[in-house]
Amino acid sequence: MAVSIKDVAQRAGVSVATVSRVFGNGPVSPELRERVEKAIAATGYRPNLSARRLRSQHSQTIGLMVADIRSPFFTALSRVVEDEAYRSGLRVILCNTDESAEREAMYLRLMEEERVTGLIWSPTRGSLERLADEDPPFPVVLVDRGGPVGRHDSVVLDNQQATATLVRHLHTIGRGRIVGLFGNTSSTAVDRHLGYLTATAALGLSSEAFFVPPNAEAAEREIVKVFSRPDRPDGVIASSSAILLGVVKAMRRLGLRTPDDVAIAGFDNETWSELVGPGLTVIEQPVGDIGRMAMTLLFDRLRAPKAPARKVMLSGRLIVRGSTAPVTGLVDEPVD
Amino acid sequence: MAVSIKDVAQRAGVSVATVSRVFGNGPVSPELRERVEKAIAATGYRPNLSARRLRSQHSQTIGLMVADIRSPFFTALSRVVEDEAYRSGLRVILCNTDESAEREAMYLRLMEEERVTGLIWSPTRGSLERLADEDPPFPVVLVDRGGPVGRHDSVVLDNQQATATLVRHLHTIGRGRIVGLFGNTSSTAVDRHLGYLTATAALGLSSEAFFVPPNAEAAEREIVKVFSRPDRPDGVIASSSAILLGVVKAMRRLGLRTPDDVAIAGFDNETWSELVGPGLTVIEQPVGDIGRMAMTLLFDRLRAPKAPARKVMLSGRLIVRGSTAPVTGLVDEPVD
DNA sequence: GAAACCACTGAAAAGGATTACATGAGGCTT
DNA sequence: AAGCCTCATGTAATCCTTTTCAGTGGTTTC
Repeated sequence: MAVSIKDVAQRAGVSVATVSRVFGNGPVSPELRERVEKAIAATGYRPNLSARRLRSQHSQTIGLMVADIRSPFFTALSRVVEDEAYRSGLRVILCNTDESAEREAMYLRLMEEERVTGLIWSPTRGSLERLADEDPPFPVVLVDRGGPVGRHDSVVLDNQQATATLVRHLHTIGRGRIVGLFGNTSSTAVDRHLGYLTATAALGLSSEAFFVPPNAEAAEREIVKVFSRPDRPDGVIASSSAILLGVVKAMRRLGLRTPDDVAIAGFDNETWSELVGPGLTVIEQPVGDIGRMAMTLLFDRLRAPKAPARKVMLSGRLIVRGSTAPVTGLVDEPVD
Repeated sequence: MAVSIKDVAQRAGVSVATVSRVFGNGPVSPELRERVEKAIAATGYRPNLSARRLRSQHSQTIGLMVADIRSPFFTALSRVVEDEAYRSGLRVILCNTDESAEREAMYLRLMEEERVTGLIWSPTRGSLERLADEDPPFPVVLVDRGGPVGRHDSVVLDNQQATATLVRHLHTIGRGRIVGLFGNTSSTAVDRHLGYLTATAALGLSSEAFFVPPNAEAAEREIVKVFSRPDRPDGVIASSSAILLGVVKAMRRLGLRTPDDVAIAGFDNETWSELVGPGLTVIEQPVGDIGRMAMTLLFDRLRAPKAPARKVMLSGRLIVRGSTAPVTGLVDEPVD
């Protein structure tokens, strides 16, 4: 049996309440405090967090639920969230849903059993809709995937704006037939699609959008199919880094040169983005800010449960690289 | 106040013990079981995991402690470990140490307070040595960084063998001045360095090794320095994917062509490895197997606490790509 | 027909902390 | 000197389960 607070109390010649107060910064005389601390050191006592949580009715735990931690955006997000959480004395329970509504439901139940104080969640489209009907018994902050309105706090990239920026950039370097390739599971892709449609329409460009499973292989297949048709597009916008990688692979396979034959651009700046092909033009997400803002929203919510929901939109940053370099001699507009 | 087992019992007209048995698959008559299940559904009861853990003295939780979840190897590892854990009804506590011994110690204390049933840990070199002196009060499985002997179970790549394979491969394509670039924090790098020394010696090659902080920037700086000297090496081996990226960046900056001027190779196969430059030659680690084996070792250990420690070594797979293609006209040995 | 056994069930203890409440000792005010 | 705070401390209740133990009623065994 491990050493409990009783053993420490006995050894220090005080009551268990006093030992507890030493941990909780309650009022304890310097003399007793020292005796207790000595006893703790001597016994190697470690407070039992389960007991503490049970009694104090405070789990000191939050949930983080994403599609797949291996997706670079979520990797970075989780790192930020964990850092912030530990700094505030909170534990994090990480869940990978693989975009499955069933697993989301299962993990939601788990969160309830853990009595989490809050959840940071990037839900699938289905769950996002269902979330409008019934609330979990803890505050939820949506992240990355915000949905239309908001009974819940959310923090997302300004996806429409960001995608429009990409479209306008491709137009600037003289591309007129720009196709969009979007993931078929997230609401993010819906917003990005909308931005794509709006921007192409505003510029008087044709538009053609494809929705694929959000992985490189599916994207590659789709692009190979699209570019095997007689009149090829001259630009591609990809709605995630995985999809963008698939596009690059497809270009290699088809023997098309970037940016000469096709200019390509997408989302998420990774360590390798500048080293793939001629360098990839991307929208960089402020993932650090997104994660910290999510935590801030959660803390605010805990303080004011009834306050109206807030939706925070952050803007991305366009990083221009070789994959959208202007083709010399073909373009005479100035590049901004 | 949330609904407790008492409320369910009351509503179903049974004792709390019976409700508990419904969850624990104890002996309950079909009739009562149904009444209890109805009451659970009606009340929306969720068992309180803190209370359960306190009473049953079983945390159903394991720890996973790595340097940085953003490092691709650890990202993949964490995904495997989480999957395996949830499949067995275990929670995972993830900790990022940033290679700091101080944070390792802090998180070890946290693990004790959580009463984890075990820890999967990729320790810094310092902690690895200290681990020889005193044991945490739970089983530890070392992963990726195994250390020399073993009071603890461990599962690692055969790093010496893998690095030797890289050296021999570079030699096969006609490279004779191969430098090695290794991280300066992990024991992994030590093993890889040893493999590098052994293999170059066996082939009668000169050797020159550098130890750098395990990030792309530091690696880039070091390589730029080394390659600015009069007689350039013609091959580089990097001991991690981050370092390898730094090498690629350095080559760009120096205007050196790969593989013509310098052949480069390293560790860890990522989604983007084939798309960076001419494609990167790497040793692929069986990260899925490593993670699953770590869990297996942990479960075995829980069953047999006194059994002798096991050290499992898995072998990597060489993936040859453009960064080590033979230079035409310069080499006449056959490529294997 | 008594004994042994079985399958269920409930009452109550236990697990390890926090915390409401009671107590007692000093120090102040009046 | 009585009354009243304040501060430090201890006692005991409480958080919500699981689990032990002791039935209960019914069936099988000898």
